[in-house]
Amino acid sequence: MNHNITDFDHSDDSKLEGLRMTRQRREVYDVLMSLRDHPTASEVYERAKANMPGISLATVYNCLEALVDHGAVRQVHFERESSRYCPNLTAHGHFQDEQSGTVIDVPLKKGASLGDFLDLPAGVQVNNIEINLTGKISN
Amino acid sequence: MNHNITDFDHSDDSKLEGLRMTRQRREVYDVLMSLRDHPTASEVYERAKANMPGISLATVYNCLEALVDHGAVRQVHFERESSRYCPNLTAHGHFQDEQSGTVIDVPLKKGASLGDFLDLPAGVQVNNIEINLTGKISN
DNA sequence: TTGCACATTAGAATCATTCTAAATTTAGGC
DNA sequence: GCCTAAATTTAGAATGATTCTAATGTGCAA
Repeated sequence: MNHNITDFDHSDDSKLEGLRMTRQRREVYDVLMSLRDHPTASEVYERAKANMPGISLATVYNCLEALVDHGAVRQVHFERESSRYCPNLTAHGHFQDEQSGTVIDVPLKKGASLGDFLDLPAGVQVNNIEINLTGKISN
Repeated sequence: MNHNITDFDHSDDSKLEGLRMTRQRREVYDVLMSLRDHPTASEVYERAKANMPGISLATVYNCLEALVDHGAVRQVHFERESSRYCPNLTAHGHFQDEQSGTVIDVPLKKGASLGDFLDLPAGVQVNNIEINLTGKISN
């Protein structure tokens, strides 16, 4: 097979089209795609350093911002904790376990739409939605 | 009538029962109840100083935390902006206008419940929900 | 291949919030 | 009403995530 350490499944790079690509942006995006566990910028930085020791925290922030602005990645915010990053672009919310801080995706039910449960005032154009739940996992 | 400057409509203080009351907590709560416009801690501080010039910003933070912990007031978070405070305890979300930053309440439709639109994993106990929309107001 | 607009970088700066420790106040029991 | 313990207030320092700055490096269209 002859794989080496730089091999990576870049199968769904369509989200990156039109974004000027740099080694750092590639690495940051790959970090997010490989675990999909809502890391903070610092956590992305720690992981990215494994493959790219010279990358800086400022660059990780810049790359994450570029990916978010490009629509390839979404930010998740609980309270005023560090921003977390999520490469799942389908409609979904998030749940954070109060004990561990772990964040998981919560899919929207098929066919559900905002207007079904929210009384939106006339004339508002919604560009972004965050649905964030916190609580405990019982068992 | 013999009213004076300290008079205020304390009609719905039931939310404060069981919370140790101080002049500062009273003032902070009254500030939130009188405009109900989702001010930040600094904005609450500015308004509170009108009636209570000596109050400190640290105290405003402490009072807001006490009110939140007591369940008399809720926090609202957009991105990593300053926390905002909302005395509306009914089930509702928030909409922020991208231009002005203004935040308004968005009521949940009567009878709507979480399980209607979210595929919650088994065994999660939800203690808090934030539904935050951002966008533009067209007209 | 080249030019240059855009990216990366280290370190400083920012800013909301929390912490610290001393002075003050609340609420309950007498 | 007065006393006391425990909780609260306060100014200022500390924290920590993020953004800014300005110098250096690089992707990519022509």
